[in-house]
Amino acid sequence: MKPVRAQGGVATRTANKLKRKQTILNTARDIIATGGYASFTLAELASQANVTVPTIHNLIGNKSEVLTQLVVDMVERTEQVLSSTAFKDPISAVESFTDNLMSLYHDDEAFYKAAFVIGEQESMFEHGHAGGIFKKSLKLAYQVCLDAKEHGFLVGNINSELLADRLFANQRIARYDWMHGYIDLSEYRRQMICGMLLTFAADATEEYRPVLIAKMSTVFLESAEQR
Amino acid sequence: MKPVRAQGGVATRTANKLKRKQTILNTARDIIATGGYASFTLAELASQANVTVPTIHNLIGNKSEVLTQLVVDMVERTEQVLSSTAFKDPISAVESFTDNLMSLYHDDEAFYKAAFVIGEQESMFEHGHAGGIFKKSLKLAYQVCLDAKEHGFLVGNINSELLADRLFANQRIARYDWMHGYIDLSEYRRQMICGMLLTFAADATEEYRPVLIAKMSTVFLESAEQR
DNA sequence: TTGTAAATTTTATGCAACATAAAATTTAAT
DNA sequence: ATTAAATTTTATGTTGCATAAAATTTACAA
Repeated sequence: MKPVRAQGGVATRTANKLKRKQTILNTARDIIATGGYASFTLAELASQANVTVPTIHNLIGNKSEVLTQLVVDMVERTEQVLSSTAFKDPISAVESFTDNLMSLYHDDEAFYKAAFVIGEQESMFEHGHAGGIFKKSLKLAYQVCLDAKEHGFLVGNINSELLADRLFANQRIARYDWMHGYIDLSEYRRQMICGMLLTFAADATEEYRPVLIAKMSTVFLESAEQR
Repeated sequence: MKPVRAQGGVATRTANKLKRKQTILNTARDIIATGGYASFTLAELASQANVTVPTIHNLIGNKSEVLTQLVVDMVERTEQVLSSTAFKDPISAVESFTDNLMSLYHDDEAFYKAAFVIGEQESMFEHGHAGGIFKKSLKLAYQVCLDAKEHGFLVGNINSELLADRLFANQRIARYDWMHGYIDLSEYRRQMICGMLLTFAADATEEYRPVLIAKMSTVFLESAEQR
């Protein structure tokens, strides 16, 4: 009977494997950012990453799994932006939230756009999914509503859950138009701000509503100018 | 020199061609409604329509053109709903508009859902497109805003174009969630109504806002019950 | 009726993209 | 240097879209 051989270089191999995997994913990201989602094929990825197609299957998985990895990366970065918001008043909450998002997407716009399209196509944004970005965003919106009521900006005639739903919806539709190429990043910003401020306006106090509307009009007219 | 032959049966052929074309498109519709968009391949379509793939190419065109035809049909039907709205007050305008849409989609829900996804994928909803359904819808929303102001439901502090934009956006995001399978038709209805009423509420008169909010709450609570 | 030119459908084939089994090669520890 | 395991590649299969060229059908006219 042969003596049991000590475990052969497993740790080292695993580390290397991870590095190669990351290289392939970075290449994938580049391809999408440069040539768009349509130009992304496994053959192209293999070629640019200096491997063959079966290697990609071995290290990461099928095409869908490669894409999923990219979207997961993107969602993680977006979630960090979500969590870094401190409340003062609705207007500055909306503005700082928006600007954080914009500066993130600005760095690599083509990739982020594509990643959202892919995520949608791969059904990664299911509303029901408890740990999903959807639920988290909605919860955050709800908290902002409570804060706004607490600080006396809202009267509270409208159910906070309903308000949070609408806040979130108005944010999403702007992103939707951006990711499908209907509007650019600056228009995305304006529509998102207007949509959210208008939502607050529906339940604002008599004194605060004009402030919201004034701000909204300013942002809206900025966009009219550009056209 | 041969005598010029009279035109051979062109009219008859053209008529038959159109009929066969329609048969294929109906079959396509059935396939999508039954098995979903993913199950739609040219081979499957050819098989179910009792022709071969090249016949489809000859009569209609490539896959993209087949899909485009389906979406055009769908958009035409949707546009008829859009145009059949008479204004009395914001609440009934929103309700009748919504219910018209719902009854249309209810008949063949799976198909309509898929058609919207396809239209999006085939970039058929470009915002810029002048004759497009997008511009038409926005114009309609704008008209409703003017009517509402004229009838004294709105005070007019918010720019009507901005309001129309938001009205339309709130309608679209609900449709978006429905067509991607996140919500069902009745939830679509509720979100659409709530979103549009809340938009009106932001610019409503002191007397009318509570009416809007009350209606909104009723609709919103209906949805909470069901969950 | 029957012949005929045009229209239409089908057969046969190519191409691109994803996927994987099995062979060849590389790797890291001994 | 050896070796067993891990990894990569070669070779091949499958599916779906597309089209050229051959075979068939069609509607009219004589």
